[in-house]
Amino acid sequence: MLRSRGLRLTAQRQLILEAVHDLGHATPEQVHNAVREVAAGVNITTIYRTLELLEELGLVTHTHLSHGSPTFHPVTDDQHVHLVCRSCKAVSEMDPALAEPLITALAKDRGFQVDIGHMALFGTCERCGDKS
Amino acid sequence: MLRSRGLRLTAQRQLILEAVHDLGHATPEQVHNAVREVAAGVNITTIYRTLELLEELGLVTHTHLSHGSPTFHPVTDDQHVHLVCRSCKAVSEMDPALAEPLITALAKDRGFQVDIGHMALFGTCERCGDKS
DNA sequence: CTAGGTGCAAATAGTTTGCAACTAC
DNA sequence: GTAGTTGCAAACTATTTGCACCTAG
Repeated sequence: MLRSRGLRLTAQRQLILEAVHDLGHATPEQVHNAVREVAAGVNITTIYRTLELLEELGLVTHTHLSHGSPTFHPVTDDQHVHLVCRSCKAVSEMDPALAEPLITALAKDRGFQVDIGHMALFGTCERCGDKS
Repeated sequence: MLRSRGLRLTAQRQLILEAVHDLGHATPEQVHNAVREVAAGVNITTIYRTLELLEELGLVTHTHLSHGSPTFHPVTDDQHVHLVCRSCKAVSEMDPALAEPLITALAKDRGFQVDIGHMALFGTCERCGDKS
């Protein structure tokens, strides 16, 4: 798959892709930590470069979940929309089917194609909502 | 309004709030530039501190629109959802009413209260979609 | 007068880039 | 062998913090 592009399959790339899959969604730094547990010497720079590459290949995507760093997640499994609680920072996922009507309406009315993989909703989760 | 909190009304604060209203949505840096046109000496630090303050007071909010810096916009006018084209970077707005069903469903099914002001959808706008 | 604000400089955090050493193919 | 990769250090950009000076009330 990499080879078909004239690119090389290296240990680092495998580890990083694996880490993204294991973590589900993670910042570059979290990926770095995960990878380091297996191969200590891997540099953060490589994480960035590889994530960018994997994204180009369509193997992962990223979303911006409030706090600075972007969050990467594998593309393979079904699309999912992130729900981020701004109080407890928990990230959960929802079925994109719920957003279907909205997405269809936007495409029809304005010709805007929503990228579901990058979609994130901020708000307050049940637990935090109860407290307040 | 500020005074009721024991805070002071300064020229900088007025200018910054005004800039956010004028710009509609802008990054801290854009606000800085706008403010500087009127009062050259204002420091970027003050922009950050004031935006944070204004957010606490509920006068502005911010959203994360892909690229690093957050985007601030006034809270006063009706809520609006941002549509960000990942190709041409254009930011437009949509009527939050379109998202109502989704929001209601989430509240009912999972108790998740979506913060509409922070909502942003990424994708491809009509113009860029045509080209590809 | 004095608590709250501001500017400045330095510290941090996150990300990118140049380059020499390294290795998959 | 060689082009693609990586690690390291340095450069950047975005944001935060400490502190002395300043000013609205």
